[in-house]
Amino acid sequence: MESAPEGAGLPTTQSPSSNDRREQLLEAADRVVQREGSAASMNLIAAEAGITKPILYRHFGDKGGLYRALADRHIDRLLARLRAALTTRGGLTARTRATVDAYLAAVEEQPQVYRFLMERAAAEDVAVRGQVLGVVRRFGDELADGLSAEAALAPIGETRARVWAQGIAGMVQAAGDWWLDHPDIPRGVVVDELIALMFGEFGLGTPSLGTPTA
Amino acid sequence: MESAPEGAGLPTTQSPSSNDRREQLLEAADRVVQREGSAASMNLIAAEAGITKPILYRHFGDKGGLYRALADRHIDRLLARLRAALTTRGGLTARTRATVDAYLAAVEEQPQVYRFLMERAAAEDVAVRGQVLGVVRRFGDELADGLSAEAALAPIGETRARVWAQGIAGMVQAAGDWWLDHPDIPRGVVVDELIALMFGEFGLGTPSLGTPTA
DNA sequence: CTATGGTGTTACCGCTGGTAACCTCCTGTC
DNA sequence: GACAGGAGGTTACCAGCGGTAACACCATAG
Repeated sequence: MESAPEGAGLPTTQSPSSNDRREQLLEAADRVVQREGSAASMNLIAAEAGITKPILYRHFGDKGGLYRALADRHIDRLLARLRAALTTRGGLTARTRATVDAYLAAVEEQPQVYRFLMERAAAEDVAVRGQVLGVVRRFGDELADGLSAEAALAPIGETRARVWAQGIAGMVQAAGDWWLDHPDIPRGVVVDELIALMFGEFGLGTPSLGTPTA
Repeated sequence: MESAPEGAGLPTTQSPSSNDRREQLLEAADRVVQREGSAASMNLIAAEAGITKPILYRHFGDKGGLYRALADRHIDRLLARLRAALTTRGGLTARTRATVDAYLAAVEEQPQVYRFLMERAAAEDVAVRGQVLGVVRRFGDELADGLSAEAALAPIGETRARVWAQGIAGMVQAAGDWWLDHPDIPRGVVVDELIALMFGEFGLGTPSLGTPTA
């Protein structure tokens, strides 16, 4: 517990050159992940950066730390895109569509990175798993909030919001995952089908469920 | 490529005692996974079975083979339970509810095993990932089929069925995943919320989407 | 008595994540 | 100018992993 004095999340104001080197190392790591996929190892990343292992460990503590920092970069960017899409002008459906599309677009652009984060990194480091799932969950959260505000529903319960957010996030994520193996299908089609699934077209005519207590 | 003469899936009619030993080894592996979680290694499994590594390798080829065999066992059982739930008497909603409940019940009973299959094994061996996702996808498939048959919809397109199945599967899986970290919530609540999400209550009053071409 | 085949072992390989010790050069201070 | 000191970097190592080769120990079959 005495190691890792500065976590990957806190933007500790350190010597500027150190932060620069950190960025360089992360970019090298990104290159390796993009090239080698799941076979990215600390040795390979160090070699790509033109240095040796111990430096990596000095900067990131351990492998999980590097993965976490790596995930942070991509997740920050992804979150920015999702937020931009979610605050588009338009109805709830249009905004949802834009957001789902933004997510799938990100997957499409960097499938290797996406796979790495989703499979390797998430399996290796619990925090990364939380981060990766968190981004999609947050998206689901905002979506559920928007729903309760716009769809003239009673404010949805806490548990319901959480479960729905997680469910929606998983839905989009799984569809994106599957889509990776079916690159012949255009992105727009997948988006359309997901939107159709979410907005009514699935259970149409079967509202035979007593609303649970809350 | 010259090794692994018999895959984990084909029930090769070998010497019967060999199959028995195989079952013994798998049970030992299960015990280790349940006890050690992600830290289960070939050495540990061999030790638990009272033997040494090479025997494991003679039986399963490599680590992926063992994982695959392990996944097969659990997935077969899970699939049986899901099928039973899906063929319950009752309307589509009730059957869907039973199936989701069966899935979450399985997760609840053996969270360690579930986590292992979902994270470790799926990340390590591509085939396992396909298997694990496959089980939930198959469930989504049957559900989508049932939908198109019962809900008086036009027979849904191939792509739509695939995307929906994957999406529904991911939804339930993600919710179950999240639920693992919130054991305070009763299973029934999660099931109810998921059913509510699937059947109409989400997009109520926002059918403002032109049905894509198909 | 010998061949064969399954069950089991010990001992090794290359590689991984991770660490300790050392070296070097640049900076600031008396 | 001399000297501490602290980055930045290296080599050399560790335990453990997945995986394999080689050998030993019975059996049963001819």
